[in-house]
Amino acid sequence: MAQRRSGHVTLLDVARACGFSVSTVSIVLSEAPLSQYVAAATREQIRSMARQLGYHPDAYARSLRRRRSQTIGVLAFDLSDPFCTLIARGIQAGLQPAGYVSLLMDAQTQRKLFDTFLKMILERRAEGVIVIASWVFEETNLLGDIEKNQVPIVIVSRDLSARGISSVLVDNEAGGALALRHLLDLGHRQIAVIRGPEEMFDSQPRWAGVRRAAAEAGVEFDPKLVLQLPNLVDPASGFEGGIECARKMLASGRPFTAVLAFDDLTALGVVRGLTCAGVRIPEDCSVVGFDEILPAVVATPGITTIRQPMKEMGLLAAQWVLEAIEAREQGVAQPAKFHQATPELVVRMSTAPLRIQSTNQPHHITTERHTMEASH
Amino acid sequence: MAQRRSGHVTLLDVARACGFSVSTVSIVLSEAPLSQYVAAATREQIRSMARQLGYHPDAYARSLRRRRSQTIGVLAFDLSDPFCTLIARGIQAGLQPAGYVSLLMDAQTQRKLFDTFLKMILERRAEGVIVIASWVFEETNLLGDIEKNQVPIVIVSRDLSARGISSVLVDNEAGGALALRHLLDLGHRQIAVIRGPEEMFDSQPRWAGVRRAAAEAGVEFDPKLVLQLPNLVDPASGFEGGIECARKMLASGRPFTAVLAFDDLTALGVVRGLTCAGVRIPEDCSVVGFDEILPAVVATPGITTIRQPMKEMGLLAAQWVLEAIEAREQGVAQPAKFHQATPELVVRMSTAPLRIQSTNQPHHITTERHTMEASH
DNA sequence: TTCTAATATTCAAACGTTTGAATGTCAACA
DNA sequence: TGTTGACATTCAAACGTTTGAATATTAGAA
Repeated sequence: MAQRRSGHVTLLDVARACGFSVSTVSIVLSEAPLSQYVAAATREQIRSMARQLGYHPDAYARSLRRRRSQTIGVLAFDLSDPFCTLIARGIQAGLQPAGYVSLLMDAQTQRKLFDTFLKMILERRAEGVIVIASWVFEETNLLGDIEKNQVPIVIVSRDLSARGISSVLVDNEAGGALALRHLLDLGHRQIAVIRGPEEMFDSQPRWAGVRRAAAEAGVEFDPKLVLQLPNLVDPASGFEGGIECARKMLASGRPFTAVLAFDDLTALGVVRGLTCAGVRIPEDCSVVGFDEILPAVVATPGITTIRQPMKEMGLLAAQWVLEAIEAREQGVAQPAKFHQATPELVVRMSTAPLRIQSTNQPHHITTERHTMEASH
Repeated sequence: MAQRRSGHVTLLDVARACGFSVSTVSIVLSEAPLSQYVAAATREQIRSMARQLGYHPDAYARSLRRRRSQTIGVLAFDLSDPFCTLIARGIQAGLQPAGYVSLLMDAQTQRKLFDTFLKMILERRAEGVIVIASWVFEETNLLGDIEKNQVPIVIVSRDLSARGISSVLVDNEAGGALALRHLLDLGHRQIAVIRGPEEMFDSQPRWAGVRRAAAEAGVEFDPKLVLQLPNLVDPASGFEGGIECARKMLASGRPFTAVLAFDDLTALGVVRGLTCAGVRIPEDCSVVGFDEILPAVVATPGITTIRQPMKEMGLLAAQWVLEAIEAREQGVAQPAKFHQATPELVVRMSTAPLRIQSTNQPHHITTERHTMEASH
């Protein structure tokens, strides 16, 4: 019943309370191999006393001594991006069974925060790091810092395997092809495409997939209808970009019956832009997105999209990090891994078979009631 | 150049490298008060050597010794709920300047995970805990466990101040009134209301606000048009609930020109349900939501909603926790605090002034093409 | 010259664990 | 009777840091 200055119950408290040494108590409570030699009665007594006093092992002391923190730093580029959240969830699910905790940090697309958090992660002696690079991720020496500290690292949604960093991401090329083929199957031939920002990693392979599928079908794009999102910092700005692209597409005067948007937010922007101009989705124009984030699911019409298996990707990243830690423990050299998850087409109501009548005449802006809403 | 088995550089390494004792190095590098007595030249030498070797203080050893973890456990009920994310972000912003880190955990609406994480948070000696109770939060002894360990706790989005726990949440009553008044101002009188699930804390005050505003305007609700969402575990199920409610409202045969939905996802469900039945939003029926989550912003039409200042709420929660820690440190008793943030009406395109023609005849289901999409 | 005080640095003990080695005890075997 | 080994428990050192107390050096004051 000693008055403890700290509010926490320690091994010493338990030891004193039941008359054994700290060692014995530790051995029992941490279920060390040695505990098989501890008398069953003693074991029980110690356990019950620990429970009674509300003992919780101090993770700090334990980590210090064991030289293992049981922590994986997870650095999300922007947690408000639904995309990140789901991956983070997969990671947590993968770490959980191994008794690891994820130190989840939200860099809020700010470079400075990213650095700060990286430092924190190192100071907290994270045994591994997972980076979720949802949006633009500038090539810097950031990862060099981690590598210097010999901490295993896995990056999600970006291919850095060439730089020796394990990478897991969706097969963007296949996804792009999948999206276009869906539109072709519906009979569309006059298809507008919105490519991703130049700086963004996914943009190029996704576009390559789209072109491949087009080539295979012998379809060509009207260059005036191939647009590109500008480089932007805010992931939510894909929506604004989509609205802007819709405006440009209509202004070009070229006929189109379908839009293949870079991602779901862009697609939602396109829907907004076209709808406000009097174009009906999907009757007059089909729209397809990419990612399958919540907003695409609950919008009306629901957005046809290419699903990324985000949770699975997070899970895999977690497993890889744990494996890498294990390997390093064993002194085994581990080569960088690489996996592309298979994307999946999810058909909703924003795409429909081509109807002859709408192909002939180009859309024109009916009402300019393009009230740009305060979108925050 | 001693070969260290651990990959990390310690104070001892720095000390040896520049010929001073560990103490001096520690004093300099941690900028302890004593460092004013250390010669300027020595200081500089130590600092540069630390930098050169890539020294990072070990947060575990430091916490162990200082008996402060500089960590706040943040327990989110469901991180995939956009609502949670923004609050978490506010919390992080509030903790950052004080040098605290948030140990962010996603309970994924699972009771068992909640318990596990709570244990982890205690083991990691979090100095405070913030709970984000976005969805159903069963009354249990969970918080009792925390209280027993004398860890300051703040709860967001739930009023537990009566139980002595500091609470910050939006003024649901005012928000409900705000929403209804908006519809009344637009001329609507035949208004359907979807109340929140019984188990959910926000439901009651929000409904109270709606009734108050109705009473003040002398308007009465058609009891057949006052529906209620069922108790559900999945926060995303508000969407399904909204669709179902729309169906019921139409089936009732009662005329209505506006729907006041419990939250944004419900509103989006209503939009889906009504649209699929041929009712146009907002021409034939206005819809208003609550929360202002991303899907409501990027849907078309954008959903008129009641905005919760989520980031600010998170920020406040962070400040309170830090204050409580400080107070406990000083031995000062701190009473539980309570704050209701002011909600704000954000008008988008899902609401419009009443038009006479649509009031007279009740809506009827035109096509039963209520294709329920696989909504993941 | 001796005392005081400021400056500059180090000692050594903690913080709460874990764990290799040590210390017992007891029964069975040679 | 000693030796072995299984069983049961404890010692003591370490993990990397912080910090009150101690020590050593110098300069200025009495």
